Parts: sequence; structure tokens; C-alpha cells
Amino acid sequence: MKNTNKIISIVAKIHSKANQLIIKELKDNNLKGLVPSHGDILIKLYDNVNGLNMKEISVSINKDKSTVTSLVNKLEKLELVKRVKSAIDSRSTLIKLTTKGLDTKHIVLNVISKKLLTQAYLNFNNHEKETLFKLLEKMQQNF
Amino acid sequence: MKNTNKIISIVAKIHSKANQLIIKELKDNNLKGLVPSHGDILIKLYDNVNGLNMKEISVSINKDKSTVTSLVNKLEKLELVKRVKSAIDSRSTLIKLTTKGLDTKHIVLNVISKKLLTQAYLNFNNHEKETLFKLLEKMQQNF
DNA sequence: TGACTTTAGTTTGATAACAAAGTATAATTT
DNA sequence: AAATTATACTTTGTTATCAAACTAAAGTCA
Repeated sequence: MKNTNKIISIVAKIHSKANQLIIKELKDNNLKGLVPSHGDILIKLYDNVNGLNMKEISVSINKDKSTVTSLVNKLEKLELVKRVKSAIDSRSTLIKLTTKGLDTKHIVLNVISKKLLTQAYLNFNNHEKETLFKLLEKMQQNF
Repeated sequence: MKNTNKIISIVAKIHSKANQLIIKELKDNNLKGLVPSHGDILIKLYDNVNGLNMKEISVSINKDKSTVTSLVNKLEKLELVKRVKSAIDSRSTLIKLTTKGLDTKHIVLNVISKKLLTQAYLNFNNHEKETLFKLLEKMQQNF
């Protein structure tokens, strides 16, 4: 088997290792019990202070809506987000950060995400970063 | 945020899409109920006709040993593999392909894996394949 | 030899994730 | 306007996955 045929298993391994790192960092930074998907939701919400509905979250983090229900349930239980019924469409629920949720922004973005990228890109120069990014993006669009 | 900072979420997306494709293909090829990890185990066993023990499988597919127990339980229930007690070390269990398990080799390697690679590498030339592979391998080693 | 430690594997309990079915509301069609 | 279809979300049931505790068999060492 050609080496390049192992591409998907390398992708899987990087994904797994990155997730392990994130889980460890979340735990070490007083966000015990959270998993990467919770972090993904928080990151989306930092950029959307007016909230996002469940569908929007589901699409943007690439997870099934029922999965998002349970992820948001947990975030709500931890008082990091709150559900607000939409005034315009009563089927829709807006998910908004609480103050406590917003407090996680620095840790999540400037500590955890940063650490992850630093480690992933260790010994990469800018050209390599861009090349890898472009090729991966191309592969992603093939699916 | 710089584009290249989204690298891990692209990795996650490719992993997820690849897995979806594999699950669909397994189902379409009469291997309903199997997931990519089962495929990973079968692929390792094709190359090791004398069997592999649980630990070896766990390491090679990068999954916890308890996960491997349940994956192998399913493969055994489907009569694709059998457990054989090691003669040398009675703690150890060798997992071997059954005839029915070996029959999946063509489908798994020449149909499903091939389809996956063809799709992932659509519009890639050899140089791009090798560049991507090398850079990903480098990233993997950073973890 | 007998007590400790390590190793191989399973069991148990918890959870993220998905799919399918269910509920409720909104939009569309006739 | 009533019936149909579509949308937003939750609930239910299943499973892969992990971690921690457990069992049993080697290995070590004193």
C-alpha cells in the first residue's frame, strides 16, 4: 500500500490527539466535564452576542440537531448559556451566553485554542501552514 | 482569526465526512451494522493471518482496550472473527479472521477503501498527495 | 517460595453522537 | 379558511467510546 493511502487514518489520528489535548486543557482550566463540541459551541457564541438558534449551531459545528440539544442542555446546566424563546418564531430557541459563559472566552480562545495550534504547528513555517491548509481545504470540498 | 487557525476544524470535518462515506459503503456492501473502527480491525487482520491479540489491535487502531473488547464482540457475533486463547500466555487472546471474515477483504480494500481514497484525492496530482501526506505526518508527530 | 507488581483482558458506568419518531408552530397550497 | 407540508426542536433508543474498577495470569524480587 502506498503511503499516501494512509491519509485518512492520519487525519483520524490528528483529530483524536487534538481532542485529547482539548479535553485535558478544558479540565485543567476549570471547565471539567466539557468536551470539544461544547467548546465549539462557545466559540460560535462569542462571535454572536445576540445568540444563535439550535439549527444554526447544529450546522456550524457540523453535529446533528439532537446532539446539539444534549450539548446545550449540559451548557445550560452549567449556567454557561441560557435558552431564550424567539419573539419572532416561537418554534425557535435562541441560545445566548450568560455572563459566566462569556467569562470562558479568554481561556477558550487565548489559552486552549492557542495551545492547540502552537502544538499542531510546531516546526511549521508560514508557507507550510498555508500549503497544508489549502490542500486540506481542497480535500474537504471533495466530500 | 487567520485561516490557517481553522486547521483542526477542517481535520475534524474531513474525518467526519470520511466516516460517513465508510458507514454508507459498509451498509451498501452487505456489512450493515459495522462502523469504521470495525473496518480498521479487519484491515489489520488481513495482514496478520496468524491473528493479533487485543492489545495489539488496541494500539494499532488507536482505541482504548475496552473499546476494542466491544468492537471484537460485535465482529465475533457476526462471525467475522474468532477468539483463540494463546498457548504461550494464557492472559492473551488471539483474534483471527474466520473464512467469512476473510471474504470481506476484497470489498473492504478494493471497493470501500478505494472509493474513499478516490473521493478524498479528487483533483489531486501526485505531488499534492505527497505534500499533503508529509505535512500531515509532521503534524501528527507534534502530538 | 511467597509477596508484590505488571500485564491482558473484561465489566461497569457514563456520555457524545446519531437516527427516527414525536410535538408544536409556521408557511404554503388549494 | 382548512388541509397539507415544512421547519425547529426534543425525546427515545442505540451504540461507540472512554475511564475506572475488576479478574486472572505472568513476571519480579527479596
